[in-house]
Amino acid sequence: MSVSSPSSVDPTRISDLPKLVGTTATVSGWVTHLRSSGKIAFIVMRDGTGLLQCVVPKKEVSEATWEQFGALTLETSITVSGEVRTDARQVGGVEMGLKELTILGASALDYPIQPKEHGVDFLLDNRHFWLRTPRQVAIMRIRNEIEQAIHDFFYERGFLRVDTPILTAAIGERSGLFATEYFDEGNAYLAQTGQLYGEAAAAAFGKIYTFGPTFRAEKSKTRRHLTEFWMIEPEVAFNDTHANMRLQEDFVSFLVQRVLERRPAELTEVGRDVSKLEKVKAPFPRIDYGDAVAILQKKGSTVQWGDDLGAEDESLLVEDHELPVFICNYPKKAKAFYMKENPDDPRTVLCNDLLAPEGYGEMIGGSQREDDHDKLRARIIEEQLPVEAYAWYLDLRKYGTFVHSGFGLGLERTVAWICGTPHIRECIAFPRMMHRLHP
RNA sequence: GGCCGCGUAGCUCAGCUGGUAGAGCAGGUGACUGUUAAUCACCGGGUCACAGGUUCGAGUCCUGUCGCGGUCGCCA
Repeated sequence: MSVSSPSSVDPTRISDLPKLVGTTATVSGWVTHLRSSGKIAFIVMRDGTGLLQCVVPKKEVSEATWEQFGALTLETSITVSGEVRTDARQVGGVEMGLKELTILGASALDYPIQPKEHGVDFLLDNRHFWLRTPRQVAIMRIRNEIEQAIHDFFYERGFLRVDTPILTAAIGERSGLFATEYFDEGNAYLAQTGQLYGEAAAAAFGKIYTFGPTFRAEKSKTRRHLTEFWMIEPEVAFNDTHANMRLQEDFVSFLVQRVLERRPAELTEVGRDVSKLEKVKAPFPRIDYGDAVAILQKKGSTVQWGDDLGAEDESLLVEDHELPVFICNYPKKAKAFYMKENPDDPRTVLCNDLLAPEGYGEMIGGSQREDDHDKLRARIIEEQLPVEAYAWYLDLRKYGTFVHSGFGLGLERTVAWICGTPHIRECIAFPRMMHRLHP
């Protein structure tokens, strides 16, 4: 490694330029548009922080610089120097009168992404380039804002972040596991949830959350599913199902308000109707499962008590609301074995889904956990799960069991709803789907 | 996996009741001093996914295969 030299200062970014009006600045980036009119030319460049138009009048630059302009192609990486000046016609309010132009890295003529419409399949094939475009940059900045807000929300409330294993023995939910060989231990599976480990951690630290990738090998082909997605799973000791729902609505409201406050330009870039987001403040409506079935039947649905709710049912329930909606206390047989039996109606469990408005579907699934050792063990056997694998999980009920609850928030579904994107595949840098492992 | 749909130029698409393969953008050449996905002129660009069938003749109709998308289920 070389030692630092006097020239190794932090580079100026396009977003810094409004503060530098009247000075000569040097910026590096990539060419996004080229226009020329014989004796005046324009370079629009990007550097990840914004766009900058450089004006190149033939008679004000050297002949060599003018010829270099002719060599530019889309996405050539360049360094430009020149006077920063205000110009009301530009997006950032400034432009550069170019004096010097250096080509850092040439770009082949067949750069696939053009300033025009493309199909989604083509764009996903070129995801490594698609990410450079303004809309995608905006979505990723909003995603990043949400991720930071998640950490801030829990940190401020005294939660401990726990990183749970990605390689697991078969535990958690049952269907759609990705398997891989694991030394002499047989198969390991990519984690579908960190929850069970989260429960153990909650007994150690009180309030915890996990934040990591999760994997589902289901052959889902819908706009709401990925095979690899990021999930946030809080788990709180001594919180019952009601406290759990209060945490969820405070959490979701916090995330939405944070994006509204700090990323208004990005919301504009993605074309989001923010008036709908501005209404998202706790408390959210709560509909008991039994009432939901009655509402659905009144709307003409054929659901019967005991059925799980389908995507169409969810849309019908959400259509009358501008806020996310809780659906509470589903029938036991429609839900996972670890959910606590409802003492007021043992046919049901203490749980909730949180449905996002505008048809974005299930954003959160949460529940109070079964804390009775014998009932939990019976449920594991009833579901024909291998009891031995759950020995440590049952131990949590054997040594100081405790009321506790938690939930899982799907990051990409949350980003999709807040950004208003039609498909969650735009909400993660490199989506993994059934038919997509590249790039 | 069920159902529906799509596959034509580098990209986005048009191509009718079957009759010699099209446009816009991108690329090349040239013009133009304030453009915002600049504009204008000219030029190059095709195994119509693949295989078979019907027909004088198939991008078009039929059958099959492959690839992909949407939707449902699974869930976040």
